[in-house]
Amino acid sequence: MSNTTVENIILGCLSFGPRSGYEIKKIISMSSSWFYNASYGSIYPILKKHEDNGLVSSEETVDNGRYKRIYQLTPKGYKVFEKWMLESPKLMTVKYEMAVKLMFFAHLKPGQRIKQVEQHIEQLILFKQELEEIEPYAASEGDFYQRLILDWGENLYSFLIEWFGKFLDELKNNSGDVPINSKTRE
Amino acid sequence: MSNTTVENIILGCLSFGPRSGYEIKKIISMSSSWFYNASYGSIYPILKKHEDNGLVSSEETVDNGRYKRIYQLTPKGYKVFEKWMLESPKLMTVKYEMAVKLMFFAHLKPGQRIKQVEQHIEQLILFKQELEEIEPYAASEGDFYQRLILDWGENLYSFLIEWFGKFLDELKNNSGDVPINSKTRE
DNA sequence: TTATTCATGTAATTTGTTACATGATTCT
DNA sequence: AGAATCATGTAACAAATTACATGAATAA
Repeated sequence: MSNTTVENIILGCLSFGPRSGYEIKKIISMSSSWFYNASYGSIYPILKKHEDNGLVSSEETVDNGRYKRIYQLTPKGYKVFEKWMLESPKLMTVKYEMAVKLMFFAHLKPGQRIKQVEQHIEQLILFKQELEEIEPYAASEGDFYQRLILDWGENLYSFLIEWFGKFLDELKNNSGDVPINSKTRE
Repeated sequence: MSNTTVENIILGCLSFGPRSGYEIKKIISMSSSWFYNASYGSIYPILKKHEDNGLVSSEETVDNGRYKRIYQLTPKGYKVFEKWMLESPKLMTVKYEMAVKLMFFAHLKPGQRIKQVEQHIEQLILFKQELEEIEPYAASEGDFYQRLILDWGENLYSFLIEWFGKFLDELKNNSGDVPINSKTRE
C-alpha cells in the first residue's frame, strides 16, 4: 500500500535533516497547515509506522536535560520520498462550506444574502492577513519554494476576495436579489 | 451536537422538494462534488439519522415497478436547515498535494520540476473542462446560484492555471532552476 | 441477451481530530 | 511562583470512503 500525503509530508520534513515529532508539527503548522495539516495524533503514530517500515530511524537524545526522540530519513525512506515526488499529484480537493450555502442561497431573504457574503469576505480578509503574518517566518526559515507557496496562498485568497466582492456588488445593486435568468459572468 | 456540512447538504437538497437517496447523490455529484462530495455510504445512513431525529420523513413508493424510498423535509428539518444557512460558514479547507510537493521542489532536478508543473497544468485544464461540461446541466436544472458556483469553480481553475503557467515560464527561463534569493512575486 | 442504469443498503477500513495524561524547562 | 512552551504519546471518537451484496428495469 502506498503512503498517504501526510505520511509523505513527514518524510519531506525529514528530507531537510533530522527532526523531532514536535519540530515536524511546527514546520507543518508554519508552512503547509492551510493546505495540508497534521496533528500530534497523526504525526507520532506515523513516525512509529515509518520506523517499523524502515523509512526512518530514531534516536533518543537529551538536549539541555530535555528528552527528545530525533527521527532521521533512511536511504530507503529517501527513495520512497523521491518516488512520491515524481508521481503525478492527486487532484486538489476543496471543502468550501460557503460554496455549499451558495447553492441554497435562493432560500435566504435579500438582506440575509448580503450579510452572509459580507461576513464571508471579512473572514477571507482575516485569513489572508494570517497568511501574510507567516511571511517573515518563511523568509527567514524557508527556501524559495516555501515562499512561493505562500505567494500562491495569498494570490488564491486575493482571488476569492475579489470574486465575492464582485458578487456582493451585484447583490447590492439589486438590493440582495439577483436578476432572474441573468447569464453567468465572464 | 450540530449537523455536519454533508448532513446539511442533504437537507438542502430536500429543500427543493422530495427526493430519493439515489437522486440526492446525483444532485451532489452534478453540482457540488468538486467542493463537497458524498457517497452512498454517507447518504443513506445520514437520511436514516435525519429521520430518527425528525428532520425528514420518508415514504416507500413504487415508480414503474421500481421500489423507491422518497424523503421529504419536515418543518423541523426546514428550521434546522434555515438556522444553518444563517450561521457563519466554516473556513475553506484545501487539500492540495501539488502545493505540498512544491514545498520539497528543491530536491528535484530542473527537468523534473518542469515536467511536474507541465503535467499539473494539464491536469488543471482537464478538470476545468469537466466543470465546463456540467454547465449545460446547471443551465437546465439549476437556478441562478447553481450556475454561479460553477462560474466560481471555472474562475478558480483559471486562476490556478494562470498561476502555474507563470511559474512554468519562470522555470523555463532558468532551465528549471529558480534564481537563488529571488523575492516572491507581486 | 447482456450491459448499463436505477436503486438501496451494510461492513470494514481509512484517515484524522480532539481530548487527555504526563512531565520537564524556561521565561516573566 | 506561575504561565508558557517544549515534548511525547494514547484512547476515544468522528467522518467518510471503498467494497461488497443484492436485485429490478431498461437500453443496446
